[in-house]
Amino acid sequence: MNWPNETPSNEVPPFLDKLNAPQQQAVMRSEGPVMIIAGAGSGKTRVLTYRIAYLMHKGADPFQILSLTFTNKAAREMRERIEQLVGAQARNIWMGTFHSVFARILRQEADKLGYPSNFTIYDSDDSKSLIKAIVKEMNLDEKLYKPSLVLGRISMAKNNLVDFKSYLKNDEYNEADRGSGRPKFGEIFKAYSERCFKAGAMDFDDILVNTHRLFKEHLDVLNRWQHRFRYVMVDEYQDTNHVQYMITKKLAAVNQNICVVGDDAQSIYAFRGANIQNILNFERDYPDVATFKLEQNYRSTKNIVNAASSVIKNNEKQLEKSVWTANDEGDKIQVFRNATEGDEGRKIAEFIFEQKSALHLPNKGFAILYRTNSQSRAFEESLRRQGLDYRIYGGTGFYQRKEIKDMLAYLRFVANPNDEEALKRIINYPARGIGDTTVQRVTVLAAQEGLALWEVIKSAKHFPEIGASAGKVEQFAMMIESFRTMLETHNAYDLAMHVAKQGGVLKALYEDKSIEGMSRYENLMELLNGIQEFTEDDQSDSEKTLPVFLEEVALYTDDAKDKDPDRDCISLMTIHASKGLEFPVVCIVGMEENLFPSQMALSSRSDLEEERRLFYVALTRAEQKLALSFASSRFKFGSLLHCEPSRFIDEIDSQYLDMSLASVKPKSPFESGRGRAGADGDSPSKSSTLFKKPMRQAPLPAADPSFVAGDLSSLAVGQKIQHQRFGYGIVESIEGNGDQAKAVVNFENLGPKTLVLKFAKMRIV
DNA sequence: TACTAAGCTCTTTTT
DNA sequence: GAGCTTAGTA
Repeated sequence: MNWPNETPSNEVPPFLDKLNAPQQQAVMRSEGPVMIIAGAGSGKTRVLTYRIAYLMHKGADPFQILSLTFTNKAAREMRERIEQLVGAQARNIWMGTFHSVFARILRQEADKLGYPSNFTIYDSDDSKSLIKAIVKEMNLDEKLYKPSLVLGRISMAKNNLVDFKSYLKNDEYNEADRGSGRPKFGEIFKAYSERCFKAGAMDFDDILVNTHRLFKEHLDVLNRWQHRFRYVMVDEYQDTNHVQYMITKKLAAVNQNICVVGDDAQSIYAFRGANIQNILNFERDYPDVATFKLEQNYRSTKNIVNAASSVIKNNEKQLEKSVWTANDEGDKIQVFRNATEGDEGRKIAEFIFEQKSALHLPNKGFAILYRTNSQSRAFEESLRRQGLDYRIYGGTGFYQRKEIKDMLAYLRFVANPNDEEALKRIINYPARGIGDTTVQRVTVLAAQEGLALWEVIKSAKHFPEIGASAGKVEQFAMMIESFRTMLETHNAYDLAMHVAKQGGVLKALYEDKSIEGMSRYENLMELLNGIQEFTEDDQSDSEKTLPVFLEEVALYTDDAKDKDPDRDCISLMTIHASKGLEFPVVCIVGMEENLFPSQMALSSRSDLEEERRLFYVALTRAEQKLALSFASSRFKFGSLLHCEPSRFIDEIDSQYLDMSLASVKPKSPFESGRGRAGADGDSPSKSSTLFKKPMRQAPLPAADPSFVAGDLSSLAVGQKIQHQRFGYGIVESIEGNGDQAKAVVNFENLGPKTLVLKFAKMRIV
């Protein structure tokens, strides 16, 4: 088919000058289905932003453009770039994550699905807490039905558009659940779905599932949105899961103006249901598709691009595409070996410090990427000591803090009195004499009588089952009721302030004069400031309601409030969070087998391939310089683990690596050089299989022999010991045996303490 | 019912 | 090293 709007290449508008030929073609194919396969660093975001600018240049109304991304960071980045290109009009483009865009739509259409328009969004903590409660109520084994496990299974089902009814009827699922000894999954799924619905709450997956249901069951609604969005664009299409795929397909069904951009080599979200097939099948779904391949990398040196390719070629499944660059050769990738994570932190801080002056780069030019959020600590410490400013993205953010969640729970409950999870948080915080037993009775009662939670609470005195605390419950209800009357008359900030004061949260935190207490108080004030800013934002009034704020908060889990976005600092984040970003210098740390690739990925080939793609993503973030580092040993759960270097280091073609600092023999993790870390014979050979045999087969030294290991036979009353955490002390008594014995130790600083002795926690001095 | 101390159990990534 | 649970005390 010929699309009428196709512009001949000689009519390239001047603002597209900066793009290369394939980029221009992709941008200018404005009508009809378009697939852009874009290698790492090939200007993918650039093409998307220019494409939007081009659409507007050709007369499209920004309101008609929908642009979907996966992370908030990517959405923000995109919005900024477009604003630079087209100015303030960019604000009118529908742009955001799948979740935020569809939550916004659902907010308007919720009644059609039987939800209140002020529905709550449950984050995974809420979901897990609810599941935990259900498992308990059903008298199931809490060890067997771990909340995260159950939620994972439910999530997987939902992402494949399987609701609890079809789940219960599906022999395959039931078979599998029986096989794994967890036959009750389906029933938990059912209870969970029903409780969420009753609470007027959607979890993350429900936002997508319900959008799909809305479009499927209400064709008039679908039709409206189909015409509303004349142009649909999806970034990181390789990361879409089935429900996201179905929704975009429906939305684009009328105009067929769908443009997807992706790179199969960067698919790193299979764990949440992403399906690479979506990108592989795009051509089948849209036979008229115009496909463009962007293969020239503008970001990185030859060395980096080649090294990354040498890694990814180990994966079996790939689209045909070869990324290349015209950039300089560049430096080899530096590999560092360190004794412990502490040493690793110091090494990386030093490295950054040196490179800053060598390359004349600001802090902003550096990123430290790791596999798991918990790895950030060692680097925070060393950077602080080195006097380098840094910022951590993701992890336990501002909105995850207890005091913030408590306050938000108040607001949530005011907005939606059926929000069971919010109620659980606040009914006895600050303590008002309503204990667990009472709460339990209320929930059970509501379920038995088929009443809304709120109804039971409001007239608690009428239910003798509730017992002695019924009066207090009613009092609590009256307080909430008084807050509720303010919903219509007051803006979000005034309401929040009032709730904070009257609810007693402000007072409780103010009175806590411990250091943590004071910081909690500050955090609460910061939240209130945030609400004030939100209220004063120049949006229309209807956008400033409490439910809208709560939604923003629930879906914006990114980095908390950024007081100073222009601060010059080093970026610390997980590799997942780094997707779409680029930095002159990148340090990939914790390059250890079992950590990266993650231990859990080792058993299946496809999981391992995803880890490898993750490594590929990390490598291709770097523009000029790349460092890989690993620790030979690492502390975990208080004990010392010995680590092997990641297999991924071996997979990089050796010509791209500089191993000179990988062979440095690490010192013993415990000062004084008494240990034997870096066992003899592990000095690296010169070949590309540098680490293979020597280090993997003779990994690390057993623990220092002077440490108490397993049984306590070597420990005696009167001995002086050094405990990892508590320092020096004298053993006063020992009882028990094996690896779980109790001892009373009189510590120099703390006095006598009873300890359960475990491997490697202490040693005889 | 509220608070504290001690003990136990964890391993991943995001919305 | 954190978050949760349990046991014990006020």
